[in-house]
Amino acid sequence: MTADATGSTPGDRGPTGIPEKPGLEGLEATWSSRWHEAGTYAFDRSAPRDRVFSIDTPPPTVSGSLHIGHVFSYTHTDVVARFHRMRGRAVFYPMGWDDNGLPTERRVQNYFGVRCDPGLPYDPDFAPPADPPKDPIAISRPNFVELCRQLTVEDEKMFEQLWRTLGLSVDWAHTYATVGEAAQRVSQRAFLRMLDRGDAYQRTAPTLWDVDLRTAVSQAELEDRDRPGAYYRLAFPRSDDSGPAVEIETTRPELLAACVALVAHPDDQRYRPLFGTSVVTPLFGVKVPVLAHQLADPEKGSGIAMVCTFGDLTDVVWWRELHLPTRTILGRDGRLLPVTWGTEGWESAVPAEAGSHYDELTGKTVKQAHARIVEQLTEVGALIGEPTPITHPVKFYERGDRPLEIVSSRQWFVRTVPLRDKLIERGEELRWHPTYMAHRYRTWVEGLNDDWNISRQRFFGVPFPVWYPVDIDGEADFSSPIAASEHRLPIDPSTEVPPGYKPDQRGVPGGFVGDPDVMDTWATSSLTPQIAGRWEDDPDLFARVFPMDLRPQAHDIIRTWLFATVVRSELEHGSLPWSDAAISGWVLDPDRKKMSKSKGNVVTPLPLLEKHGADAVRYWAANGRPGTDTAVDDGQMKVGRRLAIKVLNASRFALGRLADDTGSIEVPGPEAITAALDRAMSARLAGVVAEATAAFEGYDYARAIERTEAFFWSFCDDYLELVKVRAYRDPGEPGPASARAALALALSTQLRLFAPFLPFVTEEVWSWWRSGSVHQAPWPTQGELEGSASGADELVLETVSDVLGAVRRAKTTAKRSMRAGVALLTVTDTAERLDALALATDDLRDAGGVAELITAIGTDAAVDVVLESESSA
RNA sequence: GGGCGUUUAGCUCAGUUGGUUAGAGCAGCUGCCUUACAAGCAGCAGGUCGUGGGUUCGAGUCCCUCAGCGCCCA
Repeated sequence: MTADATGSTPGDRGPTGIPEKPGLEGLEATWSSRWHEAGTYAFDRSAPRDRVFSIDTPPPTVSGSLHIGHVFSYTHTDVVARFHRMRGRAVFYPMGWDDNGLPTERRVQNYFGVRCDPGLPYDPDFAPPADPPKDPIAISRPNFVELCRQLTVEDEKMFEQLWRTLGLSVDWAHTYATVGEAAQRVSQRAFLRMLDRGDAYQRTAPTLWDVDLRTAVSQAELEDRDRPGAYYRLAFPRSDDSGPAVEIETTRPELLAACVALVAHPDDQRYRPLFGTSVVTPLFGVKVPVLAHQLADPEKGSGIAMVCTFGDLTDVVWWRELHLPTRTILGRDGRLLPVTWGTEGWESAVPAEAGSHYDELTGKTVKQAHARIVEQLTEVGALIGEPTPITHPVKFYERGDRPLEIVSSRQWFVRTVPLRDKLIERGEELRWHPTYMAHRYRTWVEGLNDDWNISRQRFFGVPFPVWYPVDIDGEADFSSPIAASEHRLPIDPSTEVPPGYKPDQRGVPGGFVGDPDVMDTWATSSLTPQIAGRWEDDPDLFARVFPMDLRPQAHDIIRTWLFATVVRSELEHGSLPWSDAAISGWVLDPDRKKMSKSKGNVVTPLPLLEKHGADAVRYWAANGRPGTDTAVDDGQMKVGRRLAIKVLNASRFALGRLADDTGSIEVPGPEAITAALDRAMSARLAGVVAEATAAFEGYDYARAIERTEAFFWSFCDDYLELVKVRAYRDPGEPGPASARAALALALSTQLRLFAPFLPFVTEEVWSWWRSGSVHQAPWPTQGELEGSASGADELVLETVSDVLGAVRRAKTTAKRSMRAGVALLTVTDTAERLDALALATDDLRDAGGVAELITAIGTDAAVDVVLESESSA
């Protein structure tokens, strides 16, 4: 009995447990529970940092539906994790659940028929009705958060079940949730430290605002959508009546009352004489200056634009750079606010007229106000000509339904703009797979134009751990926030009380008030390395896993998740959060279209896993190279399934050659591999090991499986056929001993090469003849094969396989069975190839049923096959 | 408008620093019940490598033009 490099010995389990008819059914359930019981994937936290491989797993949004895209990208990560585990690394592979934020809130609202009203008190007896009512029930924030937790726990169970079925080698002892207690503590601690250092600050500033969701939105969450609109040409009379009215074009006449200036390009000859003069707004009689700014586009409309507070992001730039006043007319609900004309800030030449026009707009939505003001402008003759219809890009919150507005509000920001150069450097330091994905990051960082707004006016999320004093007039003093002390974290300022105050002082003059907002989802999920590594809560663990080795994620969230994580790590640790980022592509539907709920072409993973088996689905996923979009392909999964079955059958076949009469397997060590054919096979396998290893080291797992698979099929088709007779002969003889030793070595090696991809079948086969788990066995090395491969002539296998192929072709052409005997085989080839062939003639005769073999040296290679007559076959 | 990627057999994709006749799987076709596997096996057929130019002894590969598709950013 001999041990190979795996450290396990054949036959430890006594008689082999090779089933008569091996199959894939039930392998997922059997092995996932055995791995769980045995702690196969438990992180060894005694390992020093340089032996650890740590993964910053993307926490899936659990309130979202299970999606084949999850299976795809998580398989990529798992395959890499398994490779490194077999290479001897202690793999830190946690799972997180992202139950933070809006998707969860929406799901809870729909599922239970409730809505959150933060003004209501907590009702400890509240239970949602069995059927969600048509009109949502208003409940308190704590009640709402309870329901969010209740629902996400259910969602998490479904995800965990999916991951176990898929065979992810996650250590479930390190699972976290982005609104869990530990995550809240980490988020709040990091916030307090940013506050201390001045990296976080609040300001009242123009803020992108979703009027339906009533929350601020960050730059990263924007998307442009093309919407129809129209240019309206409006006449602004000169204030001194010194010339003709100035005509501007705008798509948003409803913001006219918020107009604070007109701007044109400084070089625009048409308007140069007007700079420094002023005009009067139609309808409202407000005097506004005409100014110059290079962002005004002479080609657009009439070349002169009205600046409103605020119609779009350019307005914000003009307002800031030209030091313009603010006239706020839009409320957070997206309706026009009341205005008293003639008061400070609302000076008008004709206050009464302005008031009568504006009062008709008050309380209307933007859309309604738009329609009415166009009528008003027409009535007073300020609208010139017909509106020009256009299609233009409009900014939306990526999850929102109506265009974003810009309102002035108080928000917390993280300073990112001053970090820009440093962040670009970090992006260059990071190893990207594939490398071109670095462009996406760089483009984004270079385009940063504002600090990161992390305040969200939502309910389910991590609260800001601060309060504000309330002055004697009952106004909150936001300029002197009271920070919670770190040892109290996590805290909820809406229920807990700052030091030195009593609960009954909440919201009263001379008392305090908690910050009502929660943090942006990304403000929490940008700390996943710190959350998973238990930063400050478990310094020993954190030191072993951080900075992490790998961030796997999809390319659509480079500007959000990846970027934000780099920012937080830079601020907190002055380093990258990980050394490598592996960016996976999208999964497209079978017609190569992007999947989306609205198209109804989303593919759910469970039916596919049930139909093809986890190994087969993983096979499909693993063939998607990093960064490459991949279509759901039933055909590829069938191929994967066939491969998995083939692994079972070929293993059973090979092991059948190794077992003795009692069924136990005793095989000579690699030193018995002396036959030229066996050594040639071993040498080729050594090449495959080298290629697969190099590919894995470069995160090119797809290449690794492709090489392994190609070898495996030729191994089955040719090598197994060539040695199956010899391997049955007297095990005491050198030839059979060589074949048996080679079969054992090749099988062990190939099972380990396949193990990251096909964890279930490889483990199943491993269990037939080995102790321990294949997933803890060492990754194969060329060193293991060196003894049996060194000096081998690979031409032996190549030549014999070629000739065997010619024999098969002859049988097929003659429409004869593969069993048909060959009466005479004549091989003409070079001397070199014939010499190689001569070293494996017996195996060729056995495999091909060849009675007589003649060889001849010649320049034109040929194989002539004379089959035995059908009657004698 | 800027950037990135991509275009190879009917389909999905390999093709490494330029080097014999461009590969694989699926689908198709022709056969074979072969003592591991018929959910299998053997074999056959199928491509002017998106277009046009250039560099080179030699280009699927390097450079330029244009076009299609996809994504990111404005």
